[in-house]
Amino acid sequence: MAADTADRFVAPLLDWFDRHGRHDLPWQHPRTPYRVWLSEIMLQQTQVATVIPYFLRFVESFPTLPDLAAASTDQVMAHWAGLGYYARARNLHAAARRCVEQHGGDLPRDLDALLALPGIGRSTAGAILSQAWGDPFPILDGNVKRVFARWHGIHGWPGTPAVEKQMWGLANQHVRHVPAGRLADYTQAQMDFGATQCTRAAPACLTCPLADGCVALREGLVDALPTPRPGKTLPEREAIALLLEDAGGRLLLQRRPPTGIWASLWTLPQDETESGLRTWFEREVDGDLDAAEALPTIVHTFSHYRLHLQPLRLRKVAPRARVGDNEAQRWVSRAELASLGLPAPIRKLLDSL
DNA sequence: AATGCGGGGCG
DNA sequence: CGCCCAGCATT
Repeated sequence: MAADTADRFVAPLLDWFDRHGRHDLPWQHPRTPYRVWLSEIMLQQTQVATVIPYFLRFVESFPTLPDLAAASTDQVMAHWAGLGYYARARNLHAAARRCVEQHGGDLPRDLDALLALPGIGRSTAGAILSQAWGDPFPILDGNVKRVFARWHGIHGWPGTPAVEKQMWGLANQHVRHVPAGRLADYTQAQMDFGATQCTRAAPACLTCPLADGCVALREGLVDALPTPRPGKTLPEREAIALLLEDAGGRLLLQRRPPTGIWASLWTLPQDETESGLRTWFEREVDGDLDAAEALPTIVHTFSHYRLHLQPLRLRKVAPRARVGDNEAQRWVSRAELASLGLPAPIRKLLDSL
């Protein structure tokens, strides 16, 4: 990366931090390795405002790392109760005891030694090294990933190994351009910037100090980046719908139950299997189902599954007497369709006829 | 109701 | 490696 590219990121970010960053967080005064570590573990999956009172109670009861190591599991868990992700507290306690046994009662100032402690990964280790000692190690948390995706115009979900690897490379490039003595501020600046300026839903691009050089802003992709997590592969379901028309061109619609999919909407007679649909058809309708015309399959995605709906069209059906209008079923003219609540894909299908 | 979130642990 | 998980806040 060219030096000017990095400067256009690091320098304005540090300048922004001096004016708008958070300088009065409890773990910044004093900014000891133990307090930085504790805050970073608490800040995993948890926002600053939630963490602060827990942090204060924690350091009140366990002012130093050996104090924490000497505490009982029950004491530690009691101080964590309400924060969630209780494995964090278990790892914290175990790591504290190991630091007493192996590192003289304090956190090691060494990347690999930190990574060997339970609950500390690469990003948390970088946060500790940079904030506690001013060592030039980057972080890569959710905030940084979001800012990188936008500023560098990186496509692809940041959770994929390829994107994450690319972002660690960028993080390492940027951190080399941070002036000595400003590593702690740089780390805090990135977290503050992502949390208050380059937010997920409503980034303040109009006042952004990094607008110059932001690829997403230039290309109109701020809302599209970072690429969202790919939807878990949805279960696929199939169903057959019957599009029945009488001699007058009216359509047979059924009302859905008040709960579940398409609750209380009007839809075509539908079943998961052809045999099930045939059973209903032969009981209710006078006609030849095998004469039905297969229309193009409709693919509709719900929140929890994808439906492949095969419409079968059968015209000039003569309904048996019992297939008349009632609360759950009625023959509907084209003119009436507009006034009924229909699922979007069904309405689209009917409008296309 | 869905989404995001660092790291651990699994197969 | 890819995948799932944990608990809460936010949207």
